[in-house]
Amino acid sequence: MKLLSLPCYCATVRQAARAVTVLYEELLADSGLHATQYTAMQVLDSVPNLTTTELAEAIGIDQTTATRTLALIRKSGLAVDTVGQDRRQRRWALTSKGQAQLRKLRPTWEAAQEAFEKRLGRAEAFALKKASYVAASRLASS
Amino acid sequence: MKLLSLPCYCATVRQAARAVTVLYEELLADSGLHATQYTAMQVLDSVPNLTTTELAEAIGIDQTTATRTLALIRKSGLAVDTVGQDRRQRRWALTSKGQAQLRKLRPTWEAAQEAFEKRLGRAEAFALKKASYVAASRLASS
DNA sequence: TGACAGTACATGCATATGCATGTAAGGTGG
DNA sequence: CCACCTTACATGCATATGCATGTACTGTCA
Repeated sequence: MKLLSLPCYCATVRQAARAVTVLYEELLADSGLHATQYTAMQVLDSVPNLTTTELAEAIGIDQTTATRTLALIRKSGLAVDTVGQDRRQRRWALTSKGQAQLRKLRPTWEAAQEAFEKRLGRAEAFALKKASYVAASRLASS
Repeated sequence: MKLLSLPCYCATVRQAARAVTVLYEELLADSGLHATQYTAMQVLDSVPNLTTTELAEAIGIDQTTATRTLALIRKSGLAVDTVGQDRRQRRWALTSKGQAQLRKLRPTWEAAQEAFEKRLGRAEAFALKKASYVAASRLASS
């Protein structure tokens, strides 16, 4: 049975997310990182010292999901959290090991990006990314 | 912190999938069904007597995920499986309770579809759905 | 300063997801 | 008919996901 084209927006976007995730995780497999973890690390690298909640909002996941994802990254020694002035907050930063890991995986990630573009065509790939971001943004403000 | 626009195709499509799922599950909450379960039921309704693996392929999920999702639907009395001629196969069908549930939820689902279109605009919404399906299809053939 | 509302993170629970693997059944070549 | 390979589904494991809720800390107002 082939993949069905479904009328439901939710079901269809989820189909795409699963398929894209499988592609990226195939390539990330050796690193031991999952897609979500890699994403969190990319964000921590470009915007250091985020709190748990800020990271969650940046990525668009629940705060409780962020807590657990960050805990896994910390357990692997790739990031650390420090208690902020407001002692309820945890501010996150990559460790040097985490930064090294990210540098090392950069070509892998780029290969995944290119593989994706190759399958879809660059324009179509970019259109999907843009539409996805717009959708996520608009829906986030509910 | 606002939702970030990320360069990663994977991260961005996942952002969208999470956001869309939250919208749909808000509306489905009373029914006790999750988005994936509702999707499976829609597919079983339109294409009866699928096997577990066929349903998985139709939706674009792993066979093992389908097994568990179908088990939940069965536990709720909304679908039943019968052993096929090939006794390894399970063929699935909605129960009358499942059909009734689906009919009852139809307006809810339509409201979710319309809410999504209202946030994005119909053209943008449709473009996202189409691009998502194309992506999922192209990637599935890996 | 002390009660209270609000905020930030953590945890219990249930489902979603996929991989590796196990088990049962079908198919095939000898 | 049997050994072997393949196929269909199930299960163990780990992470992803979000909701409800708990805990600790902050800020405010009387």
